[in-house]
Amino acid sequence: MAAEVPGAAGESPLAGRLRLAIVRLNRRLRAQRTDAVPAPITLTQLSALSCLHKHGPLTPGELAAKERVQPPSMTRVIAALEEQGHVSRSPHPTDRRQCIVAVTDAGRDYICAEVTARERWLDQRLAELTDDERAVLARAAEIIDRMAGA
Amino acid sequence: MAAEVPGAAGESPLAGRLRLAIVRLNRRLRAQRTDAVPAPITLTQLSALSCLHKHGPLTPGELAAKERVQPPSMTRVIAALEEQGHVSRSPHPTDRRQCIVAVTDAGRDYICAEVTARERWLDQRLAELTDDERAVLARAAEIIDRMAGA
DNA sequence: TATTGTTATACTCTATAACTATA
DNA sequence: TATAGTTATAGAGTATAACAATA
Repeated sequence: MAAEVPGAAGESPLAGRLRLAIVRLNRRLRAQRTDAVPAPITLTQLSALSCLHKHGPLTPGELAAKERVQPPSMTRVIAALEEQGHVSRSPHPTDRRQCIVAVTDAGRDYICAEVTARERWLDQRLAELTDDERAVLARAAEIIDRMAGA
Repeated sequence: MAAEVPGAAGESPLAGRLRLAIVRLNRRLRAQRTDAVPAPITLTQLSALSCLHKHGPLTPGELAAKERVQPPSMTRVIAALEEQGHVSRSPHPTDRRQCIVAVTDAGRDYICAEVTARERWLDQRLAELTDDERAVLARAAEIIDRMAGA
């Protein structure tokens, strides 16, 4: 019997191994729960908040596109972040259907503390690797992001 | 303003970039819906089924440990797979609390078709990469799996 | 008493469909 | 009529707590 799930129609074992690796690390990352600073936020919320912090103010639609989720999904994420004071909404200057979502000063402070706490587990795992292995992951992160964005 | 989320307490940018890459590819993988052969199964179910196929019959507890989820989560996955005829339960030879979960013949046939359909998107993305990039991902998959298992 | 597994419950994540307001 | 966003609803994924059966 094959040790790998067989490639019945020419499937590369790489796809299967990569899928399993992604699914498992994703579980681990989501399971990290910080008893952190003001109140914990979820990984999805942190991801959106980091995106706003990196790119500057965006409309909900732009943010959904950058995070590659559907607009209704982003609506809920923004609502949760707004309720906790991490982001604010202001009117769009020319289109009253849209709005501008921006990280608040409090949100900016929060990111520094929360990202650090949130990624402590991952940082520790990375610290246990060799320089060479970290270089592989850095390249892989870039490639994976490109694939996910395709 | 920093282009990256700042490492307020020495956080490596690698952690943030890797986290985003994992989260985004995971979303894409889960979004793949096969109108496939008998009936579609979810990515979590496929992962457990592949694990059983690879390792042979396991108890629910062993399977949960291998997939790194809690036992109640695996209970539901096994129930779904059993209902669809992909796995069967038999009594444990020496311990009546436990049972042995095994892939059925039908389940084995299913894996070949479903894995292929399910990973078509990923295979296409991989096919667009260079040999060198695929080699990076192969190494990264091994490293990530090791980290997730830590 | 400890272990294996299941049931009950709840919360996160995400999508599609339908709706509202504005362009 | 087309677009941006929201609300309603549903299903996947996962966890913790409480329970039952067996060791």
